[in-house]
Amino acid sequence: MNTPGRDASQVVERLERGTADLIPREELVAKLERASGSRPLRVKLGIDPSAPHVTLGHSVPLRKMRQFQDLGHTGVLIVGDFTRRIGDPSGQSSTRPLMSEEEITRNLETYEPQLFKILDPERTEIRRNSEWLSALRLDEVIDLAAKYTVARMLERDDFAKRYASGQPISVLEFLYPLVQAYDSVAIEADVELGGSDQLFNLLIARDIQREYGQEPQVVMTLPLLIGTDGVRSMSQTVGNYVGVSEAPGEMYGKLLAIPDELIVPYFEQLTDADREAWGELPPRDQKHRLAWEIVSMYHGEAEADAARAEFERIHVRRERPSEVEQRTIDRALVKDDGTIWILDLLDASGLVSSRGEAKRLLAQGGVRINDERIPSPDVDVPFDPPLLVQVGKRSFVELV
RNA sequence: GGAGGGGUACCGAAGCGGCCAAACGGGGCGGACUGUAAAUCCGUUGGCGGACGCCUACGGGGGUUCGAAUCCCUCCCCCUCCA
Repeated sequence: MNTPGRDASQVVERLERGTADLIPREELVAKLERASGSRPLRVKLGIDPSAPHVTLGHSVPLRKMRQFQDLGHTGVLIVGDFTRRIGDPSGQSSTRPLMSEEEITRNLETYEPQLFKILDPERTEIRRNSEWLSALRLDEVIDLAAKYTVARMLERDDFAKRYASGQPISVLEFLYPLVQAYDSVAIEADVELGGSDQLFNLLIARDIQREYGQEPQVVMTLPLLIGTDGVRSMSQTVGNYVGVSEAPGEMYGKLLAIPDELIVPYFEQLTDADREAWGELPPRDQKHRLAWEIVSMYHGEAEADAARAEFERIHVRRERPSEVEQRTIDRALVKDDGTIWILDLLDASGLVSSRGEAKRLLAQGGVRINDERIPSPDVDVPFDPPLLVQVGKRSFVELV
């Protein structure tokens, strides 16, 4: 523990950076002081195993967790495998599909390497909440339910509004925050991280911990990251996301396409880059800088340089990519006169999902063979391999 | 337990006997433009057949009809109100 007592408030200042809420700040100072030299703090973060990617949105609390780890504290990731089975009350998306244990395990396997791009494996515990939740008996559940009141539940904005307007609120929805709070009890959390939308739930855990005779956790929330569309928060179901394990080129491209207003929040929430260094640049250059910075965090500087060069090549100079996938064409499609019908050719390229789509693309001028635009479906192309097939601006295949 | 509303393409939502492969919006895709894969504008958006055509499609099944997303029967599922 390299946190000498007198420095604790400075440490908090650093930890506080980029947070939405820190409640209560003094308790964090006290906990850090107490932790120094003895027991590391247990910092909790719930993760949802429902989608396969760890996104830049997730990276915000994960990076915060890493900051704690670098101070010697323990990150405890809670996989909501049990809670996943009872559904999520938080607002509109009332029905989320149930997931089997196997699916969760599978997602978790793909998750881990991604998580450890950010976290320190030495100081990370990954726990499934079914571990303690599936063991609870009904009397214990009732006991838990007895520790909170309906009036307090209704303090939550979402509940209050729905109650007032006669919208249904299921009892399950009241149970959910309690169960989540119980996770904090089970792992003896000192600090819990979460998105700012989780504030209410995280606060309930404080009361519940107190009821179970534990010192309440400090609640630290982080602003939700806006997705690449610039409108909604980043989510895999919406599709406005960038995954931390995406290919460098993909990542670079997606980041360069974000609306300009997102440049500053992305810099602040996703990178450690120094403000001074980029503040004066024109937006285009800032964005390149941002994209480079993030790609290099997850793939290294060499890959980031390469991604940048490739981007310039394809999108700025409109050249073909340096690596084009090759496909072997079925010789039977080549006719006696040595030509191939364009529809057969597109079919074989794998760039279209149906012949109907191929025809549409042709009609719209979206198809090029060896850089030459093909204007209609009534074209036979001399089969003289390799043929470079291009659909739209950025899909290429080389047929051999 | 009672009363009522509804299930339509990737999503939301019209249509309520032929003109419906199904309006409109979103999303997707293509084109133009651009520092950008942003914004904007234009186009397009079931499958198969190289054309006239065929097949699949409006919760499931059955029926009426020359003809059904549209009418009838039945089953399943959602929602609201009253108790």
